Amino acid sequence: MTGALKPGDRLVELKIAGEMATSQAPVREALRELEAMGVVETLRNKGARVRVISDEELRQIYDVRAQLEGYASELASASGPALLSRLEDCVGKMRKAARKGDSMAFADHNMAFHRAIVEGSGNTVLLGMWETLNVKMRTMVNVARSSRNLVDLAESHMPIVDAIAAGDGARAHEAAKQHVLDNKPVMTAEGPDAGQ
Amino acid sequence: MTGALKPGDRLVELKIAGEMATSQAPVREALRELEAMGVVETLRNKGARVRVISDEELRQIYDVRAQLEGYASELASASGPALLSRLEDCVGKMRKAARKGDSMAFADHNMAFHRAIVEGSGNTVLLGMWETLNVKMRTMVNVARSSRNLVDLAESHMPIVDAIAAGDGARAHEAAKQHVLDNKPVMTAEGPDAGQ
DNA sequence: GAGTCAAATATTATCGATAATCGTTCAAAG
DNA sequence: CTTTGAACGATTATCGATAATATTTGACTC
Repeated sequence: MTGALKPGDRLVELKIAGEMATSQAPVREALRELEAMGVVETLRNKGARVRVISDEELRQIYDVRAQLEGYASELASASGPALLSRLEDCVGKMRKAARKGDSMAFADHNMAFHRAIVEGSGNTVLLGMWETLNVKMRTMVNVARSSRNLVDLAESHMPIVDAIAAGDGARAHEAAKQHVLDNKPVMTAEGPDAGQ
Repeated sequence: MTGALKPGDRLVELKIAGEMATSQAPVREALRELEAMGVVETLRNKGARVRVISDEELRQIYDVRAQLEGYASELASASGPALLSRLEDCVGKMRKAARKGDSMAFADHNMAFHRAIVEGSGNTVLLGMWETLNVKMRTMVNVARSSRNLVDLAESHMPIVDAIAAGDGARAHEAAKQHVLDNKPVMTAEGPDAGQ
């Protein structure tokens, strides 16, 4: 699980089974599960390898995530005050982590914030799709921002919180959508602007 | 595949293996694949059963689909004329099937229409999510409309086509979203209005 | 020297059997 | 009569070995 394997690495069933002191069958099961989560991909009779997500696909994921979280925020605006305090708590912890430059903790609280919104939507299908996209993104190494940017990033969540607090679904939708799009990675080959 | 199994039916691996004149392993693989597609669900140590989609989940699927197809239409508005002729072709075939009262053919062309839009978006991630939702819906028996309604239903696609033809992304987004929501099934228990 | 076919190798897919696990039944005690 | 607990039955999970398949290597022909 925590083993450092690079994208594109081949995953040979019997080899892993030997290292794990188990048989081929459980490894197969695990690989099938990872495949369903989108972490690895398997080609028939050719075996599994760690899935490599192209820049283009990553950008597409952000686009879809923006739509999904926009809609989730819209629904969550009709939720109770429990969600709101949870969101404010997340932002508070993000601010603290940002000041300390702890990008790991920041990423955790950031994730918790977004998850809280999607959970708060009350739409379990939506939550399932969001989680699928999330797992795919996790395979990327998209941390390592400067602490200065982290502070700004923490604050950039507030428009969403404000809109949900006001119960303004349309505004929350737009704010969440924009928030995700603002963090969408820029194209590496063509025009690498300072996006976020 | 074409075997008639009702939702909720248990799927015993060795039993199926016996009927198929094969071993347990391939059946397991197949069940795992079906699980990934959302057709069956497996409980640990309890086996697989045909997934039963509740009314509430079906309605949630429609809500998410509305968002996804709205966004797809927005993107597809920037696509070329090839998509447009394909969409018009689908509507034409839908009209024909509607007049003949052929609900099976209608469902096929209807599906082709919506798929064309999502494919035309050029976002493969979006396409993947849409297909997942679609497979889940397929397990439902949501055909059997009167031929009168089919004619109306065919025409209800035109606002989407018009908006895409005009290259108006925002209008296409809204039209597609509304189209899906208009077809969202109503709640069975509370207030079964004439939605459609 | 280049191309093609066959053997060798590496790896997945499948098999038959066994172990582990869960729900259920039945009997005995309170 | 109820409740507890152990044995049973059914089913999944795992094992070790074998078969099937794809890729690579190597020799042989032209």
